[in-house]
Amino acid sequence: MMPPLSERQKRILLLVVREYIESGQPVASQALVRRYHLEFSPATVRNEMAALSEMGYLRQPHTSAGRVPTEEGYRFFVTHLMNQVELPEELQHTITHQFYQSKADVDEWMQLAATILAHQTRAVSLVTAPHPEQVRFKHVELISTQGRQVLMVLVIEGGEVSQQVLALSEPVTQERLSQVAQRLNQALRGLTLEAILAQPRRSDALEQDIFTLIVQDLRRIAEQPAGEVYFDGLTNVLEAPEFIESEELRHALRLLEERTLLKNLLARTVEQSHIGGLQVIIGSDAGWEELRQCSMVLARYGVPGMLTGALGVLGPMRMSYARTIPTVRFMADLLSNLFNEQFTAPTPPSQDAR
Amino acid sequence: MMPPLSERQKRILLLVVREYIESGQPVASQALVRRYHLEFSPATVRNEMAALSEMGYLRQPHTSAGRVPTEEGYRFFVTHLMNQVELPEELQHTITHQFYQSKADVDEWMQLAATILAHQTRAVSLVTAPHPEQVRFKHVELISTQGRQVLMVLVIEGGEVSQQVLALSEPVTQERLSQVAQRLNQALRGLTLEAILAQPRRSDALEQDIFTLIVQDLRRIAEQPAGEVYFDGLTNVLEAPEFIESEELRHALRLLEERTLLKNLLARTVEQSHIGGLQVIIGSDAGWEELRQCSMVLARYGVPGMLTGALGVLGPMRMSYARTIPTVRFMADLLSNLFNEQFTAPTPPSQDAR
DNA sequence: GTTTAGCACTCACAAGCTTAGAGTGCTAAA
DNA sequence: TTTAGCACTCTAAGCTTGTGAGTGCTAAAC
Repeated sequence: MMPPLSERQKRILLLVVREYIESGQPVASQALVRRYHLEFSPATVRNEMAALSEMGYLRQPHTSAGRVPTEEGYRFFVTHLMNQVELPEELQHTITHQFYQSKADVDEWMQLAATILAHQTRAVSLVTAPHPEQVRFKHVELISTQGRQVLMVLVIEGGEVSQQVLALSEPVTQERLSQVAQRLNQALRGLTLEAILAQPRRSDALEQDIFTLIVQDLRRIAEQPAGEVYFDGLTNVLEAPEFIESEELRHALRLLEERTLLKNLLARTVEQSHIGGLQVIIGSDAGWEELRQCSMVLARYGVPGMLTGALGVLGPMRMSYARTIPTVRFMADLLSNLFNEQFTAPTPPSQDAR
Repeated sequence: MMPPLSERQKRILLLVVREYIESGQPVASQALVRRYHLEFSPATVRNEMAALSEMGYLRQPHTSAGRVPTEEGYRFFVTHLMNQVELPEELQHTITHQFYQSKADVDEWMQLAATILAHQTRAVSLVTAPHPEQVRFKHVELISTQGRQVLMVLVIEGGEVSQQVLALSEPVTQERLSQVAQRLNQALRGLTLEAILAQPRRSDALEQDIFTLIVQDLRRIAEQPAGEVYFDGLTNVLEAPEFIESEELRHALRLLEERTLLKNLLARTVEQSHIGGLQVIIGSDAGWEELRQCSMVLARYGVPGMLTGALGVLGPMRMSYARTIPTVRFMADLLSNLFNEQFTAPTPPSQDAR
């Protein structure tokens, strides 16, 4: 439907998008020529700009103002115009270092990833904890706390831990609880939820009770679209003068409160892209009304077949894709590697129990 | 230093604060008289207002504008003028119900408390998970995950759980891990950090390694001023037109990112007030520069001698204290009761293992 | 002595007007 | 096909003015 862009048009579009991302002001033909020492005149630029507007890549806030990219303009920029660079080596090292220095704690990794992502991109970062692709029972522990209160710690393959306090109908000794836990551990270890459902009823009443609770909990975990969501960098976005103008960004931030919505959004990313793949959502691209005027850069990370999570950045449409995209990509790779090492590499030679 | 306020002055101050909290506009003498059918004239009100301004309870944004409460004005209002009401019974029931309906999961309780608090007060809510007053070892569990990777789950008295992934220097079987865990459990159960430090060195190398890690982890927990911080209601405050004006609120929100700062702030509340006690911080009351133009209503909850946490609300100085204070108080009591039941009541008759 | 009516005065705010300047679209010439 | 030139458009900032809300003060009333 669209005539292909000439090289010069591409070049101008590129410059307009870059310039606008940097300044936030509508871009004028003269300014472009002067700033980039173009070998043709403002008038020519204007003609090309008019053509680009015609094609829907640029628009004018009002007659006699400079040009601003449309959603389409940004998309074209991201997919065809931007030169994809890697994060500077030094920065890569610094970031990697921080992860290997922190203790091998998933929670801490997630927090760190969110913080770094937010800081590097100056936008709101989002990271979901990795979620197993299929829930498998690993271990259960029952700890009597007080009277009839029992703490149940349920571990699933992949390392996710769920804890829950139960109130039994009558007090039970720790020995008895340990016994029950041991029997269940032997019977269920490594089984998927389906396999567990196929198990026979327990003869022991307490064991059966716990069994039921385990099933409930596993089901709950399996149904969740993603793990815990971490985010950071709210202030980045609150500080932007942009924020005041754009009513919209505020709407988008509401997503952060609605954890369920957020999880769904991120879960979709997981579905739609492969590990290492990157997804750029510009504006209300995909039916998320909340995202008008905003963009997200998302990536999936994890260990294929084992567990996956998503991470990314939410910011104004006018964000620096050139900085954001490599950062998100690098971070996804980094986390993928970390989890790979943790769960599949048999004996990495570097680390130690400190 | 200050002459005591006459009854009429108190009355006028009360009305000005109420009115301003409601409208956000400077309060005029005429408007007061008309709206509350005062039995004296605007001129009289003006005289009294002038006196109150003199004393530092009110101020004028500019000559010939109505009056606005100063920080002192709010403080006087909160401590002497406000009639302390309880939350409506019905609301109390509704809220209580929600808690008893959710499963007895600390994480879920905290989340719920934050959500309800934010919703009821239309401000940003803050809740810290309860933190033990003294750290006592309860239980350790070692679960082999993959190769040399071991998941350590550490439970301390009071129910807090800390999990951590360790990389051992060589692979170890699950049986061996269970053995070690069992020995440590027997030796350390119920001991405080000090008592554990007085323990002799383990002869078994692996056991000693784990022992060291446990000590490290306990120390980390003991040093933390408070448990995990939950919050909710960001959008409440983003939506207020107030927010745009007040640069300050934005600053205050930065606290939410700086979890450490936030924890300290909340920890101070824990120190300074007894359980059930309430603390109202108005403006830069207490040296927290970030809180200019903001107020916090905080309360401590918990089980005396066992564990405590803090919870409360952060909002613009011009918040509805009459609504906020009872809500925070009620919520603190509710959580206190919940944890009391969970950890001390031997056999509450109501609940069941479902 | 206290209260209040009356009035002059102050100030913010909105509306209307003007000007400056940035930037365009178009046309005609190169 | 490119570009110089020019008329035209639109915004933003500054200025003036009018309006109304609200005060402080004074002198009279209670």
